[in-house]
Amino acid sequence: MNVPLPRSFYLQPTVEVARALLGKMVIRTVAGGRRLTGLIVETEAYLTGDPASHAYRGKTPRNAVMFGPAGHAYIYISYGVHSMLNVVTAGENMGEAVLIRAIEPIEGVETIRTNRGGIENVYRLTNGPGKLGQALALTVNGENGIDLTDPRSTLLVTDGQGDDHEIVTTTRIGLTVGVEAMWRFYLKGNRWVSRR
DNA sequence: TCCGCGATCGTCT
DNA sequence: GACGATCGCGGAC
Repeated sequence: MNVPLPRSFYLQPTVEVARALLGKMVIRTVAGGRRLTGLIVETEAYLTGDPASHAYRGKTPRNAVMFGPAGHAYIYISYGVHSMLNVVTAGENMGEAVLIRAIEPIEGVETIRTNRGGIENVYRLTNGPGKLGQALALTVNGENGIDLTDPRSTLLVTDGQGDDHEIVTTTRIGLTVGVEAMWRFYLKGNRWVSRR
């Protein structure tokens, strides 16, 4: 039930990983052993040579995890407040990753709601990268660099609901620099997608 | 529903 | 010293 996706999954081309992650399951274990889970419904790919990528100007203390082995979580702080969840792809020193932008909450919804400050509208709990980081209680100090393929990790990615869904492909969101490539993917019609 | 703006702080210039 | 891979609020329509 809890078998993580193998490291080979993350060694596919990064754009393929971004597409293939849709419909997969994120499993987060928090205090008291409570499970918070959700389906990945929106992703973005960040590739080598992309000016919008944190890895563009080379390896630094912040982005070091991006240059490590595939299948680990790269978490960073955005705008001084939000913790953003990425999965590292490609070979070591490539500096490629996929940003998880939104999930559909499945298990632990009440804990997720508490983490999000008690927001009532279930569709606004995890429909954005900063929101899902807060919902799953992810922090740079705690979860950056964690191995998503290790069953003992408090953050895992496993198989989800299968591949019987339609995928929409668009340009990425929120960038002020960089090429406008079609590197954003989301599940058509899903209510937790951040923007349509 | 949409648009504009301020919050907030680690990171790199 | 400036800048975000964002969010939530307030006001307009």
